[in-house]
Amino acid sequence: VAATPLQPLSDKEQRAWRALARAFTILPRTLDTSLVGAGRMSLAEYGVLSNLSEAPGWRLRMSDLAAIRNVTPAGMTRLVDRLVACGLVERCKCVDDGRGAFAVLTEAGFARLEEAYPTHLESVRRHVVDHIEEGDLDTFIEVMEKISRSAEG
Amino acid sequence: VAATPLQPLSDKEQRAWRALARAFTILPRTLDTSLVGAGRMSLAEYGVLSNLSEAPGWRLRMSDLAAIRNVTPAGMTRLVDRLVACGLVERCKCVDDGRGAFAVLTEAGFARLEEAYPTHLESVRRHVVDHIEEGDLDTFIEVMEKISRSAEG
DNA sequence: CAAGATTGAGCTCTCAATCTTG
DNA sequence: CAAGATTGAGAGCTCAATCTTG
Repeated sequence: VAATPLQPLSDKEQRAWRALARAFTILPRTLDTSLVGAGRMSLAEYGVLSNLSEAPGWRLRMSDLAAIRNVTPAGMTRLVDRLVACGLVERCKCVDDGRGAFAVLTEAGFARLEEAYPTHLESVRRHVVDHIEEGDLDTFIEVMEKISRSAEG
Repeated sequence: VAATPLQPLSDKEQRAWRALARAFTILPRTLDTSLVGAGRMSLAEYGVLSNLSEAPGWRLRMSDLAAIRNVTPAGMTRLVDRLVACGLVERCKCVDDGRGAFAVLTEAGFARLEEAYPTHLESVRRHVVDHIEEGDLDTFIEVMEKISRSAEG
């Protein structure tokens, strides 16, 4: 079997790719804006607080946090710097491993998360989830997870 | 009829949203990296060259270009600055309207676009289009276009 | 030396202000 | 004054280099 030559995208494929690219550009900005209004924080900051709130002890290692949120270690250092400056997160040296550091959610951070949550949830529903039919959810999940895995491989 | 109280996301909805968010973070970086390798330009720069190559006279107004690519006018000015510095685009004053300016694709810009095209196409196929079943394309397009329209409304 | 975290330098975007033309 | 484009200032990320600990 010969190698397949590179096929240009069909009309539908083209349209699918462009729609995805457009959503990639616009949606994060829209969600970010609504979050800035609702909770005085960015989408990236909300994500960190959200992951911390779900972690045991409200704490995660910097490196784990960076991996979960798909930013570089340097980027996570700066992000947590800002959250610390706002009093929403505290840094805590790791006892087991002197090289490590934890980011720990504060009460103020949890309160801020709760404050932002309803508006953020409403945004995600209105701009994303509400546009996916119940019956298409499984397919949507499968496609998006495949895309993610493929892109990070 | 009473207002619907805000429902938390179901497990599937949660998973769909997280998969989308993850793809949004990772995919642009992956495509950008492959494009930097293939054509010595960013994904944003490729997009501009691509739109110019499809436009009559290989030219578009700065404001139209900014709208098409969903960046601010200021952002488009900087982006085109870079492309002009590389010789891939030229600026051209608008005759009809002295306030306006065109960005015009150069021969070198078109050549660079052709150079980058195969690798970019391969990336888009491999990381995006290949993960969508033929029969799911219409639904995918519909969902993504709805999300885009909703987010920009 | 390797790993975790941070710091320095630089890039690319944004918002707000400005310049020019209608 | 309104619209199109640019410029100044600043935010937030990246890569590469550094510091500290295992």
